[in-house]
Amino acid sequence: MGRAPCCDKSIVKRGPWSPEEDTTLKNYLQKHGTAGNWISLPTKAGLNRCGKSCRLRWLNYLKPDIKRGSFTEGEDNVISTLYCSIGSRWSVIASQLPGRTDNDVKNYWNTKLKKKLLAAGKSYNVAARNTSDLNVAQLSASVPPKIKTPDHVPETSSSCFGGILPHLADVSSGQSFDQLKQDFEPCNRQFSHSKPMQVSDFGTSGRSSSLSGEVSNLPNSSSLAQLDQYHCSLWSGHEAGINIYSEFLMGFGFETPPGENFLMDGFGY
DNA sequence: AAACGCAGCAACCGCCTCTAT
DNA sequence: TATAGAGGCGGTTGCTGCGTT
Repeated sequence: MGRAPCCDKSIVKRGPWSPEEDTTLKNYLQKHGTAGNWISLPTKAGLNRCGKSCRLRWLNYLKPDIKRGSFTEGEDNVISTLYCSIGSRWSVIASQLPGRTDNDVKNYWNTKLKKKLLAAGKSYNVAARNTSDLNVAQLSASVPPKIKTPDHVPETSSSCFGGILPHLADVSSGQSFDQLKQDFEPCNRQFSHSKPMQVSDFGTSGRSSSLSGEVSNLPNSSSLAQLDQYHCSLWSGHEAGINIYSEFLMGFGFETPPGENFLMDGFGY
């Protein structure tokens, strides 16, 4: 038996919120709060909206402390760093950025930051091509200066994109995978001391932090990219580097190379 | 000036976890 | 212990505005 819907979609209003609705919701919440029940809130507040819709509107738009405007370089770095460490846990990432919502961070990543980082990788590649000595130090140097990261984020993960993106550019230009492996290996070694990181490390009420439990709860998707992303979200460090790398390859239209386990094989798995 | 394409973002959808009973 | 309902989350969609042709 399926779950009953939280509201009757044929009755409640959907789509963009009017200024009047915003005012009604804001006034009600500032006066009464949610009283621990979003579902009944619209009725009490006199709104013909789904409770979930009210919650989303409040959290993403109406809350007084929400920060508007462009993301700063520092925020970019936090997002990149945390994405490397925990994957697309947008609520966790947003919790490290005061005034930013998970929806904002997610939209920003999908529309701008991902492209920005890829572009950074490509421009790095052009620069690297003009030198004879491509090494890990250079890869790390391609990352913008890092600002203070949360204490619970392993420092080792900070160079993730700096190591990955240049290689992505190399893949696109036909660099051999053997060379790729060789170049990437020392970069990975730095991850080897970090411990597996649990979602609970961030103190959220997020999804299960049990690896086996999480795996069993994965959506029925055959997408390897999603699986890789998923692994990355649970384990920082070595595997994260490999898996994000793999995800990026596919996410940006690269194909997995012949002998698809080459990364794992290549790094002693 | 009109048509088209693209980027940004608000909002929705469906799934999962948590909690009360 | 099992079940149902609510909250929370990430992925996706679709509207809007802007730039380009």
